[in-house]
Amino acid sequence: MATLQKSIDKRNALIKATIELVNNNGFHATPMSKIAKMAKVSPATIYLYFENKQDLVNQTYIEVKAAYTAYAFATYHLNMPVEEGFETIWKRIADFKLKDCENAMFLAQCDNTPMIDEPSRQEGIKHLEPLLELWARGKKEGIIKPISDYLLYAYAINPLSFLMMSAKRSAFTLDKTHMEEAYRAAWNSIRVIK
Amino acid sequence: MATLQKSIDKRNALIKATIELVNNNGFHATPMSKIAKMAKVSPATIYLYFENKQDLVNQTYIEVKAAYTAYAFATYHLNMPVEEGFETIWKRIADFKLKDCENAMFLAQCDNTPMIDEPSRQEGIKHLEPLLELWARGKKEGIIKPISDYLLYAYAINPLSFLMMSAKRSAFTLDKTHMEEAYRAAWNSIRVIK
Amino acid sequence: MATLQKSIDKRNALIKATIELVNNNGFHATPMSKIAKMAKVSPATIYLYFENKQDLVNQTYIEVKAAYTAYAFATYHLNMPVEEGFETIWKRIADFKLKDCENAMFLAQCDNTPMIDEPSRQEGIKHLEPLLELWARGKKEGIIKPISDYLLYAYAINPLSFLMMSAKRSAFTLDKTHMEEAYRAAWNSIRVIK
Amino acid sequence: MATLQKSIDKRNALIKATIELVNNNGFHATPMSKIAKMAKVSPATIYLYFENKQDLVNQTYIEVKAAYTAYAFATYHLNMPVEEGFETIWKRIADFKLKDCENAMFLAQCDNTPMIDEPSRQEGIKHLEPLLELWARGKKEGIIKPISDYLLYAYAINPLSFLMMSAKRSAFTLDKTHMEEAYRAAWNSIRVIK
DNA sequence: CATGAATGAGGATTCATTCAT
DNA sequence: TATGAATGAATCCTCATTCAT
Repeated sequence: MATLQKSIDKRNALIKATIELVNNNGFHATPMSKIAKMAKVSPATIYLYFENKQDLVNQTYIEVKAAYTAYAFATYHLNMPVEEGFETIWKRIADFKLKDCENAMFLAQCDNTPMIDEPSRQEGIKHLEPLLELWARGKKEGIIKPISDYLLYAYAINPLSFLMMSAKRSAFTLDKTHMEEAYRAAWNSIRVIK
Repeated sequence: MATLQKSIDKRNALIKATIELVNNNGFHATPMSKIAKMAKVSPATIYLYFENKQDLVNQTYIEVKAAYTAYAFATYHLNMPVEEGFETIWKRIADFKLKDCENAMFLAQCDNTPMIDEPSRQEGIKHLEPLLELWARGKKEGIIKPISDYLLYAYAINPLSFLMMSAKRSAFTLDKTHMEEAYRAAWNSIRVIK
Repeated sequence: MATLQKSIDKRNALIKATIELVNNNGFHATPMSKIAKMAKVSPATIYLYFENKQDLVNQTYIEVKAAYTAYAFATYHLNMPVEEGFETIWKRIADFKLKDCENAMFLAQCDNTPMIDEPSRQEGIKHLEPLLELWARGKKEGIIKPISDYLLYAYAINPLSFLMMSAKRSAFTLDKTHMEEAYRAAWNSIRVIK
Repeated sequence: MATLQKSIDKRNALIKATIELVNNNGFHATPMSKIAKMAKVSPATIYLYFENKQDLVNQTYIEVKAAYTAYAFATYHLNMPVEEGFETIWKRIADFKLKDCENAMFLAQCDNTPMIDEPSRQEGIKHLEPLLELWARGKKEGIIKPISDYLLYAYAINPLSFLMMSAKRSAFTLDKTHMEEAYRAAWNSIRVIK
């Protein structure tokens, strides 16, 4: 028991350190030794939990992505009307990006970099299924525009990443009002306007 | 002069090689030696044109960003009505991302990574001025929503980067129809809807 | 005792694993962890039976060498005539190299490498005494050439190692006929030819 | 000129260092850093001349083997009678093992270890052709026993390696007399005895 | 006795950068 | 200006060995 818990703790510490360091320096500029040090572990210990550096980021990515989608869909129900469903999911995602900024930034960096290998990337995408189904329903009901899911994602969801990065970097702050405005923009970009 | 031209050629070859290699491998996974080899130049020669690796990417970034904005605003005139002006700029940007994919991808990677230093990043942003002015005008005229430029950018422009990356990676293709749909989504997300 | 037997089994398993792995990869390319895994034992357990890696190979060497000489002299009697005695021993040695190939190869590698420490090497040589005595007798009787034992060994015994290694590596096969020819060559190289 | 010579010198220094260190410690116990230090070169410099550690030993092996066989056959002529030819070659080989002890020991260790990869090993064997041809001639003329070349080599040539190693290790000295005796043993083991 | 987890020291290799020419 | 050779400082990873249980 105690020893199993300690193992889990160590793994978590490693993943957390990876996120923080990669966020600040990028994948290749964060040596294993620093990750080890931040996780208060010997460099060699990393290799008890992960095959190599690539595996470490891959697994970190998958884990964070899973947490992200779990959070995103936690309050969503299949029987919600389309618009309510979308708003529910969108606001949870926005919430995640605001509150779990470290993790969100890590995902953003992973998604725009040849840092994660293809299989892990695919693995990460799988969890988005409920959103795609909601959109399919919305299209059938004539509420959502009948366009590619890539387009819907590009306009409805992805801008949040940009806003979060901007908030991190510049003076722009992502407050409640901005969020409401962002939501309107997102919804308007994908709904059918009569 | 022949020798001046040769110098410019070399510099350009280096910048081109940097873009291609960083696109495929990321900043830290592209050694100076490879850049030199691809540019058909000795590693030492790089240091005649650039202070160090960081300086090389910074300058590459600024140069590409300048080319990008020059292209974006080439057909835009200050006396265009707001909507026409936006459409003009938007379509040029879209065009750039489609046709000058290498450069566009490089910018996307730079913008989502701690790879470029802050001063160069600021330098790159400066060139967007005309777009911001257009938006200011649009807001005054009640055509564009009175919200932060960050939000406008996030919904009107940034999705194009996501679409381009998706097109590069997956089976999604960014054809004429998609572009038109994307434009509608972009415009709808920022215009005032009565 | 059941537990004593289990201890002996473990020790033997470790020695066997050492031989097999060192044969295939060499001393320094066989990690303790692999030895442990092959012996179905924890790495830490090795240190209950052996002081360290060097001690493990040393003891393995001595043990195999002892088994080798025991086999070599098993059918030899002190009252045999010199030639018969030599043939008896030689054929047993040849037999060992053919049938107990793994062990024989291990010895060959030890004998040509700075892998075993000097004391253990000396320990291994001790067991050859009966052969040296036979040669002494043969010299006295004018049957064996009056030359250094090193020379006798080099020509009478050592070639078998080379033949075995060749058989392992190349297409050469060490069959009955070859063995008979080898014996003639061995005997002719050390006997007094009138 | 001068710079080419310096390159050659460095390569030679590296090869020499490799031989000496591998002789004393074995392949896996000689770090590249030590080789570099002994050759008075930075570790990174090794990789300008050799692809990796394996390539370094392989090339060292091939080079030494070539020098060895060149020396062995330097005074041999195809029109020599078989026995004279054999004696000529044998004595040159013996001479090499005595005088160029470092190199000879290196070869011995390579030949009894999984240290050299198969292609390089084959490359090394090629140079022995003249000896095999001599033996073929000897067999045809009824002077050399009609047995496998492996057997001939095992008894005529290989014992010299054992003697050399013994001389290096123990109190045994390989003087002129011993050499003469060794030659007699070698010749007797392969010639047809009427 | 036995173990699996943990580790520090060290090894092969790479790379940004410099230097002699 | 241009270069190829050279390098010291890292970096990833392995491994003999130890320790808590």
